[in-house]
Amino acid sequence: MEGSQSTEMESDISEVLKEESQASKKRKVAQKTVVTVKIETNDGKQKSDPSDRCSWRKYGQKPIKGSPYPRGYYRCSTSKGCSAKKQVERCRTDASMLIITYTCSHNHPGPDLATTNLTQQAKEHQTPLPEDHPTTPKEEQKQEQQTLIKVEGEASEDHFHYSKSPFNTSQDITINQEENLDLENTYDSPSVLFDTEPLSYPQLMTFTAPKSEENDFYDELEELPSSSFFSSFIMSNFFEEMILVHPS
DNA sequence: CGCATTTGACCTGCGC
DNA sequence: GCGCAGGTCAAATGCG
Repeated sequence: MEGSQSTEMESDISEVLKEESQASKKRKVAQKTVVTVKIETNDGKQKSDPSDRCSWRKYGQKPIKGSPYPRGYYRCSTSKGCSAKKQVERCRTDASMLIITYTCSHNHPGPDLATTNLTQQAKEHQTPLPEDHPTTPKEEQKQEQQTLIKVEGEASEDHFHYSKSPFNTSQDITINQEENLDLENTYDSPSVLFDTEPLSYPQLMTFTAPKSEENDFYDELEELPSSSFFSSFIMSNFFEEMILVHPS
């Protein structure tokens, strides 16, 4: 099934890349949103943000030069034609930090995050979501994990300094958006967006949670799921910072 | 039975 | 032009 899918996907990507490549031909030109999340050691109850109903399917993993941890490649499986992708890797300097890079945007209408989020949240709090770790039960032991993305820096000024400033000096959480956010098809879910966030992480936040991932990168690296802003508010266990980094 | 994950190979792009 | 690294695809395997 992937055969035909690939074709479609390629087309999709091609288009996206094409547009993005206009600026440069580099393959990494596609609009990328980098989010750095801190991995907290949880009881192991929740691994990924349930709020994120977007499912991510892992399609590859590669060791990155210069980094002791491999990078995992995920593609949005919510919709067949969705070209949204994300790369998850651990920070080489801080193993407790996860660097998630989102590429492309979803082309499918996102579920009502606002509605679903709330609903799901309620459920999640009470029961472990099925999507939590749907796949690899073996990894349930992985305790470290979960991180929520906090959207509003002001919300927790206590611990974080969200700086709207572009460059992040902090290693906590960083959102790096490359290219001008020309998200062609980003989710239009303003409701989920944070009011403070003007533009930027629209897509990113919309889909930040991989649902199924627990495979640890090899033996020490575990993937991190993602997070949703909504949940983050609720779960204050984790902290996260998002800084908009200007591409320059 | 179907879907997701895992792993190796292949392809593309970039730097030297 | 060659080599290296990153990124993606495709087949196999495992689990639900």
